[in-house]
Amino acid sequence: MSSTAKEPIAIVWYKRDLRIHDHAPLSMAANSQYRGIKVLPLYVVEPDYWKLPDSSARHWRFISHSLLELNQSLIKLGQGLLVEQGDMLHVLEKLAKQFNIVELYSHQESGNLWTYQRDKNVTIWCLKNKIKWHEHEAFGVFRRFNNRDHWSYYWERYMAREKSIAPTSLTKIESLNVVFTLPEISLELIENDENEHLQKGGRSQGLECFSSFIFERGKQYSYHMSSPLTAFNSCSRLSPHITFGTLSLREIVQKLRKQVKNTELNTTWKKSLRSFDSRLHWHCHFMQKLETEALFETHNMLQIFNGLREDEFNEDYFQAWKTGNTGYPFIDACMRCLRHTGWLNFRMRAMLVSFSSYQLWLHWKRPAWHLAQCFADYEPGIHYSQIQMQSGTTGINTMRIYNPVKQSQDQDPKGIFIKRWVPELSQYFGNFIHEPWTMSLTTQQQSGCIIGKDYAEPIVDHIVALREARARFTDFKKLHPDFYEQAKALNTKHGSRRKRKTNKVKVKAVIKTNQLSLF
DNA sequence: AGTGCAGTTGACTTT
DNA sequence: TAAAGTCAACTGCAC
Repeated sequence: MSSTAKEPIAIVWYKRDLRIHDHAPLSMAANSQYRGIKVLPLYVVEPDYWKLPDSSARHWRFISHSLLELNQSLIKLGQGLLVEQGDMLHVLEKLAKQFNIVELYSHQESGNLWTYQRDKNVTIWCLKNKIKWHEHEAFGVFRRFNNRDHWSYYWERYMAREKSIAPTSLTKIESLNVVFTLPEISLELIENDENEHLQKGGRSQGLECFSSFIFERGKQYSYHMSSPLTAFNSCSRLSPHITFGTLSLREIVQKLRKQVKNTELNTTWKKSLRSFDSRLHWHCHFMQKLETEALFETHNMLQIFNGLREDEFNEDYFQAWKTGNTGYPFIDACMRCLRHTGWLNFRMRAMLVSFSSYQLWLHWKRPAWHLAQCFADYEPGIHYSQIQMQSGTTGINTMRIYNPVKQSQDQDPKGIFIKRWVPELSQYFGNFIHEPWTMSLTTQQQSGCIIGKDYAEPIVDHIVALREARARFTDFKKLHPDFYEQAKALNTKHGSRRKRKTNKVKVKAVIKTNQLSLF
């Protein structure tokens, strides 16, 4: 370093908000330029983060695409993105040697326990070094928010606020030689993570995805979201863009509502777009739980359930479930599809978790890691809240247990989806697609797939396994009479305030045939 | 036309 | 964003 005073800078720390539009930290930091403080946009690849059991190559793949585009946008403004590799504190220390870091700007991150702890360390570091860290709200999720009452009001207020305007220019930091390169990191690979079905990152992809959804693909959203045959096209597919912030949730909500108001839309469209709107609330509703209680990542929401499944983890069941070899065609098709594409519709995600938690009686922690790695749109807040809900450890909702055969018959009656992902069964017909083990051995031979040899035999009898799981829950609650009290307390703190449908008494004018007519 | 009966439908409850 | 069970009303049909 030269002997002259260090150049003052404001760092914009990019996390899961890879855009310049509606990016409050960037906009605020840009204002510092009037005070002679230059803006340094920074992304840090933290090796320890990428070693976590919920990190995977497909997350990094999406981020990489997004970083490339983000860098292009920033270069146009005048100062490209600095990508550093190492622990955040080391990177800050290093930068502090070269620059006078005056301020640090970022979004609030409702991440996993690792990022939570990392942020605590950064807070301490900033205090020690007298650097002001400005953290901006990233979603309709609020810090130090302990009372769920009026949550919707704050959510609406956040979404209605004006979007942050991207700065028109950033002054180049001449002393910094940024050569944009993305580091090679060794990552957990689910399978071929370069296939064309995995969604690409980047804001341009996000915008295109959004437009095609609200103007073309989304018309049948309400009717198509349940079946994996139709969901891939009719669902928004915005989830990874929301997770990694190539689009802001606020811009999505605002644009969506503008379109809902479009008077030329027919009722099908309106219904679908409104239904999508309500799901954006749920997105934040679930994230808020983990923001309020970070330990939901590792601990049962309802402490009373500690010990229910922990000691009985069946490794063979887990491997079969994880790889799509349970012998239940629809379950296996969903898992294999997810491994390949990084996405599944909500109902099928719930079914996979329901199956592992009830029929296979697996504690949710390791299945949660596996799914986190598979989901290209992994969002910790939604993930752990949903996993626990589908595992029955929240006590807030009653058990929602899916029947893998019924779902198969309902959502994929002809077995088109199954045959695509479980090609072993391509010659199976009729109901045998849903329950292949019921086919006679002769017909199995004729169909070129023998159950137990070419395709797995069901690892459990789902009817029997479910009966046992139910009984164990019942017994467990009997052993813990304070269950209802605890569930109620948890619900007060974290439950939705959405009013339950009131039971309206339907007054029917019933005229029985044997009654005398008054006329 | 009215009656008895089996099977279906839908609302509601339980797990 | 479940599924199975229960109960009563309803429907279609034979006589």
